[in-house]
Amino acid sequence: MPELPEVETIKNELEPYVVGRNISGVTLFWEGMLRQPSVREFHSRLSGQGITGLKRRGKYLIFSLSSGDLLVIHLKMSGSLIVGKDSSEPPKYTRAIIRLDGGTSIFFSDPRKFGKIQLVKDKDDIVGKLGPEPLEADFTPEVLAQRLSKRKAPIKAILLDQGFVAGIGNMYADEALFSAGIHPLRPASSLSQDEVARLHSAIQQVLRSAITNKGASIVNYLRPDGTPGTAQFQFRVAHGRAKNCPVCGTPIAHIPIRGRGSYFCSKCQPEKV
DNA sequence: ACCACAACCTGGCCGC
DNA sequence: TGCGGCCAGGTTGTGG
Repeated sequence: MPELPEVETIKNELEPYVVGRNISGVTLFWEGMLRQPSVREFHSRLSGQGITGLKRRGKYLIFSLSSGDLLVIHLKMSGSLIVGKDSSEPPKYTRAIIRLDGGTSIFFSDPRKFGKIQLVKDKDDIVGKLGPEPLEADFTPEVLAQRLSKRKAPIKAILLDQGFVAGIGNMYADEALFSAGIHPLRPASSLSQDEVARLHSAIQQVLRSAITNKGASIVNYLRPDGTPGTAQFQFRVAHGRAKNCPVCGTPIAHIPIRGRGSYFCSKCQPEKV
């Protein structure tokens, strides 16, 4: 599932293929993926536009166009953007094709059809409500502590809240909490100063390591060249990777939090402090 | 302001 | 072997 490290990898690896190119046309095989504007307007505003930049914010990919429009893509759980030749066979579950001049196409493959594509004038319409970027300088332990102090929900639920901090999803929330030795059900405001410091460090370490490994290919995620990332081999608890805790051997617990499967070690991540 | 949960989807897995 | 049922999960929308 594409989270921050996966989307960052896609941004980095897609950039050389798209920036400086012109969009010759877009085909939508599943119109439900288009959030705004209308299909008709989408085609007319995209056709012939130059791509002047590619950025990531949270889990969103933002293509800047020469018209000033922004093409925003969210891959949700199962989306991939694969680079190929116009003439090549589209990957399975291709829902859209962005054709570029020079014979290159970007194939948007998405078995679950959750992915979304939209065209806007102002990026803040979409990413304006996102929390801080966890790898940027303004995300300090002090900022994290201050924001956590106002929240009573389980820390796992807070980490998944994109308005609290952008880009963390189910896998990296579990990994960061395990790394920091914090139980996922702990009320956010109950974390000690030391625990907040450990959590801050764990979030950054887990995300940076995953970016170094080009993202985690658990289900569906592939890099733009079609190859998998290797970050999943670094996981210790996420996605039920281990039956037993890699540190103490205790069976890994699996409970739903906010409807999301959560893996943790009840001994290394004690609920009562 | 904060919190909780259903809805959106379909491939893959489990049990019979 | 085949089939039905259920799970996964990011974001939006709704309601408390």
